Amino acid sequence: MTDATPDITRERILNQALVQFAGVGFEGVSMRQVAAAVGVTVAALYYHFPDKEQLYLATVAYGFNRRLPPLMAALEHFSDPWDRLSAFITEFTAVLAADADFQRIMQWVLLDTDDERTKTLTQSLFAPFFDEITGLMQKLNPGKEVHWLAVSIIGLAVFPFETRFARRLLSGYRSPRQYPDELASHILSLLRGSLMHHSSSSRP
Amino acid sequence: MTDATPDITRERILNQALVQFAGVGFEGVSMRQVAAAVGVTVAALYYHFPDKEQLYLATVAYGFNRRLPPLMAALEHFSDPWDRLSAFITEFTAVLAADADFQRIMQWVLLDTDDERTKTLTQSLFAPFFDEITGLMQKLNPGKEVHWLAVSIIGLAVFPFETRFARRLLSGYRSPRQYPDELASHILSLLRGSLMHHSSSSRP
DNA sequence: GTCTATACCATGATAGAC
DNA sequence: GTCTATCATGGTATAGAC
Repeated sequence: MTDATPDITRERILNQALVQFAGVGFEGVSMRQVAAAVGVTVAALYYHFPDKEQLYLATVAYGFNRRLPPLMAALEHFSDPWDRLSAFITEFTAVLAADADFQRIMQWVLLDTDDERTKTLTQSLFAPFFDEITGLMQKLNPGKEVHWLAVSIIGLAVFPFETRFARRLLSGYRSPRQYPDELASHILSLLRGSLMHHSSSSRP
Repeated sequence: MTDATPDITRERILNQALVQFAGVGFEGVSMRQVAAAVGVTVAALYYHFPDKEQLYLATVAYGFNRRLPPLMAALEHFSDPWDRLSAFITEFTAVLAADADFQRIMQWVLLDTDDERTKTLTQSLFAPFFDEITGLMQKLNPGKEVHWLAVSIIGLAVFPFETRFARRLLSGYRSPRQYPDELASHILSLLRGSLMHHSSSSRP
């Protein structure tokens, strides 16, 4: 691209759209609301995006690409599989705690049953992320049910955030946003007992 | 109630509404669509329910009360805490696998941030369920982070279903609906390593 | 208890001026 | 690149006949 346009408005739109879509989902947000939040008219939105669907897809990609690539990059520093898993849990819970919009937009994507949208978003955004964890499981627990293991580990990190709003009203509530490290330690201690059997790691 | 009216239409409405709300959520469903699915007019819906919000609340309660009480009742047969946990995992995954509407309506409720709705639904439907699991953790692992443990266990069962639609497109996919027992064994073997340390159970 | 008919409003989207 | 103005559609909800 020889174009050096800052596309400042486009970014402002994406920022506001992310907050709104993360909050109430695709159907819950109107183009008027997004426009009002940005401080432009609806027509301006349609200049930057062909329709609501494309705005949504661009918004989800925007929200994911701000968080997932840096997260995966941080794992590169660790070569030992257990250290890598440990770093993943710590970093992932920290990201989920720090960016509620990222956490919630992911939740909306998972509930979506539109084939087209799911295909696009899953393959471009989830796949590399998930494959990394699956590969890690392969090293830690060769030959075992690596798929279920990967799902379990991601779920252990994500589910406490997904249920955060409802759990406020339940007995013994602990906030994963206030105590992300407490959550990370809990998950790691849970996994230690089960994953260390075949591990080649030197961790106690 | 001296009234013996079968309320047959009301039940038919709830059945259809459950399918629709479970599929695309509160905002995604129109009263017109529900009416069409039931085979009545919109006005008939408003005879049985004051507005869309109340129809939704009644629908969620309907979907939950069909599944959760029987599930909890089945646990009564086991007195040993580990046996009880084991039964819970097995039964819960079986219910989630058999009733996709129940599984998905739960997911929608968790994403909802309406204070009024969340308060009502969480306290009446989730609380007894969650307290049972927390109490179980108290017995299995006295003094430990029982809240995080309960969340982890429920998440291990629920998350594979929540991600089912997206995971179809990922490498090594296993369907929790096709293999609920495989999932249950996986979860139990994961937990065995971590929870048996202080257990008073006689299980190997 | 269910219908027809309709009020009223918000939505996604577009045309054309500037 | 952003605006004003407008359109067609579909949303929730109600009144009143049967």
